[in-house]
Amino acid sequence: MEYDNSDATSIINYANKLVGKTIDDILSFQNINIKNQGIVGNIIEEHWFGIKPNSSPLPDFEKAGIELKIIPLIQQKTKISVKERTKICSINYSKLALETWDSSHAKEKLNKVLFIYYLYDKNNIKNSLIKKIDLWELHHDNNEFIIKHDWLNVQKKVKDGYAHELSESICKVLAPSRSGKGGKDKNGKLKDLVTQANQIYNTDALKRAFSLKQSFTNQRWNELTKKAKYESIIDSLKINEFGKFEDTVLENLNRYEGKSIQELSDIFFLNINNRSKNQIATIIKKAIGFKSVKSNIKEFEQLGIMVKTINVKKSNNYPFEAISFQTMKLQDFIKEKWEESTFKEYINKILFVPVYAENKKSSLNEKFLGKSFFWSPSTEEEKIIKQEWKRYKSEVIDGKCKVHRVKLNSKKGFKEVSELSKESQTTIIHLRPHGRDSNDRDNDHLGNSIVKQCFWLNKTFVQKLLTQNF
DNA sequence: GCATGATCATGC
DNA sequence: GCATGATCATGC
Repeated sequence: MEYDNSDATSIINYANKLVGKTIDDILSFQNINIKNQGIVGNIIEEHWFGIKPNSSPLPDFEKAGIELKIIPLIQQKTKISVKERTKICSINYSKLALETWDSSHAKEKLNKVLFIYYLYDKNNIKNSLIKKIDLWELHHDNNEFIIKHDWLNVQKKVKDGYAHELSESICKVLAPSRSGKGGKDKNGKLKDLVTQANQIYNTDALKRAFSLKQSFTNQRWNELTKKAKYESIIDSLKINEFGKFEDTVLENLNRYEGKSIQELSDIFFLNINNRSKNQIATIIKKAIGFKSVKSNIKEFEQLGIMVKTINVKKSNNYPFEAISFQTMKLQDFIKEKWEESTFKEYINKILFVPVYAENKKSSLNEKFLGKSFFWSPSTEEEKIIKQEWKRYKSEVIDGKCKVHRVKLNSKKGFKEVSELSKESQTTIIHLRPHGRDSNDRDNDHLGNSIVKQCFWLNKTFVQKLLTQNF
């Protein structure tokens, strides 16, 4: 063996030699057929580290207590991101019910993890390139209490007989994701059902595995590649108890409720001008005690929390504008399933920060910080959003992105109108242009050209949220 | 005064 | 040069 499997340093040194290698390099160009991406992990384990495939509950490097996890990355428009959640271990409902966190299978796997990040090449898996090695330790991480809470949360459901109601959304970092092949048998019954630990409700539950959420490993990846500097809210506000996180953030932010943006600019010695679009982001970082307003907020990225400022008309609580998200590629959108969709991720959790003014163009003296709040879609809201998302998906598939020109008394002389549903025809979300200008375009699968599109939250819906939050 | 398509401008 | 947050501007 070319490394000492009982010694962490030796393992890491040997792992570091992988950086810059492709899968082909590792296989020394042996003609091994690779059908799917899942096999990349096996190849690295077997052909580099000499670990035979196994389903042992013990860490991969047993003597050193280190677990090996191979994480695929994908190239996005302007950055490289983690592609998917990282499976940690299968859940055995009966065993889980009897464990404690400290003795748990999940914690045993998470204590020390050697993460290997590689850039997944979907055209030729063998060209996939190893980018980075990272030894991560649970007890060095300041948010072990969040992971522990996730685990306890899942365990409680299982003990109480509610394993059939588990979902990823009840957890922050370590989540019970569906595992198994999926699908239904010929009687229409789900295939991946297993017996619960507590059978008082007489229902089977879906097979699940503990996984680290994509946002969590993605933040780690970003930090490792030094693309961004991070500060932690848990550190800056000294949070050490789960459930206090959101409250503490809001407490600190809402101390400044009612102050004008100008006042806040003075209080925090900022030089805000009315056009800068990061004014609220800057104020938030000051309010939560960050050293630098340039730092990214670690937990917001880990937990998939998005911050959205809403400029609102004071007299009627009506937002001046709808809220936009990132633009999409139509051809990717129509291939997505709601459960794994990009948009579902965007609205996972949002911190809304209202700014009240009487006019859009009010000066900084006449714009006031409102009461901030966190929002995640309720079951009912998610149902509607899913419906509307699917409706737009069908519309795009049906070719409703085809545009026609309508005469207009503007410089250009016309505007382009598609057949997609309008904001007034939906309840929560709508699809609308969001390009740099009319040359910033996208093509659908039928070859129709249209200005880049993105989802927006409807104004009336945001108004409802604001009113509820009063 | 609102809805919706169009575009600006900062920041990286 | 581009993504993104923010906002404009026409027409009803």
